[in-house]
Amino acid sequence: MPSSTRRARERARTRDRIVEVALHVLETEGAAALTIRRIAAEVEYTAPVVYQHFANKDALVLELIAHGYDLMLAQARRIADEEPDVDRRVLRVAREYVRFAGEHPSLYQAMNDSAVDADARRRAAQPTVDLLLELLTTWSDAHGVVLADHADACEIVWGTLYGIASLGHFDTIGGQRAQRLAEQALGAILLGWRGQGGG
Amino acid sequence: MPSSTRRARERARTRDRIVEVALHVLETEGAAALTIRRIAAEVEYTAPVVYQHFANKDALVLELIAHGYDLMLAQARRIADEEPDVDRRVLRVAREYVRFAGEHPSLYQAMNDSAVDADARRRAAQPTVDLLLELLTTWSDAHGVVLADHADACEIVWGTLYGIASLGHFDTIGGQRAQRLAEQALGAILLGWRGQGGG
DNA sequence: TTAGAAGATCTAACGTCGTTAGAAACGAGG
DNA sequence: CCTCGTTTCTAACGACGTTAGATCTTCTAA
Repeated sequence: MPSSTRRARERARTRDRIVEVALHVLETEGAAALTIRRIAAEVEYTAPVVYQHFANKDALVLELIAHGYDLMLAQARRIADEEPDVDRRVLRVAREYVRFAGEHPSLYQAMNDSAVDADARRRAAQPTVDLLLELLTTWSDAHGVVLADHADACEIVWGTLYGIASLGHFDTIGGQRAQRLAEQALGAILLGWRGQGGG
Repeated sequence: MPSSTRRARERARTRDRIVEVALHVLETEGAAALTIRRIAAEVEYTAPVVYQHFANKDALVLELIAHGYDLMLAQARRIADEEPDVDRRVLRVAREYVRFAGEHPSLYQAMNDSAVDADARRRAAQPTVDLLLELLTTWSDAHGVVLADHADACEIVWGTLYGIASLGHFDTIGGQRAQRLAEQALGAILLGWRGQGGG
């Protein structure tokens, strides 16, 4: 068994630890604490080793973002799978989105930080957006609602959730209220789409 | 005439020029280019002068944010005043919000940058939020719609606009489409609120 | 008219950041 | 044992926000 495979294994292990530690620092101390030197110290290396695994800080942050969407997507799927009612399914997934934003504020903010390349962010979000599109399609089918454009409808809901979830970070609003608001907003939108021919 | 008043005038003038130049750099070259040294160079001073007028960079950025909301509020009022129809008034103001976000992308992103103190940002936004609340109140009165909670409704619309406007910064969506989406979203929400007793 | 106070501005530096070059240490193979 | 490739470290670069202290200007008052 060539020792090069063990080398590769160790390399991968270190890479994983970097991501793990970076996520931990981000979530517990916020974006300002997430520095290369801090991450290196946390995995008991010096700063330059990080660059052996990531081209630059942005690449590392993008990995955290991807991880964030993986988490969010998993939770959303869990909710979607356990709720049989089509309407409540959408509402509960919406609420879950906002709950996630409240439970992982710094990670969520990183996932939507305009300093990070927009296209890369969107790519990371795409699978979750796709799930939403799926939910909306089955919803409109179930009610015989003909949406003018499914993609438009999906973007509207995605944007709405994002905006309302962001409100939760204000002290005057808070995560709980944001969850309620998201549910109300989606309730109103879906009702509106049923009310007419979804335009 | 004491010369101290001229001193004060010159001081104020320099302060204004700093804000002016900072805004220009932000809008034309983005947040990454907005550094204290850059601003100082632009007004033909050295960096420390800036600190004679602003406690720190955040304070300066907050002033830019406040200016941004002033602009946005003025435009929104203009639209609101010239549109007699209650429904179209809300929709057009919504579209204007998103248009503003598309016309001043970097400024708009600064206005919602989570790195800036959330409460201060909210305070800067408050007058614009108040206008929105006003619009929604006259809208619900005009249609005899009893909203469960006007403040909730306002936050929902505010959050929705913010989220959909942010979508416009993705290449795959763009400002034009975001404007349409915002109008559609608000159309659906308002229709939903009319459809039932606004809960 | 000039001494000194008050204010404006500059130079120089500190500590931190992301990032890179090059030296040193380490491991495996001949 | 010695060499080679890899891993890791030290040291540094340039840029950032920010501050201390010196210098230079301008006004006031004797």
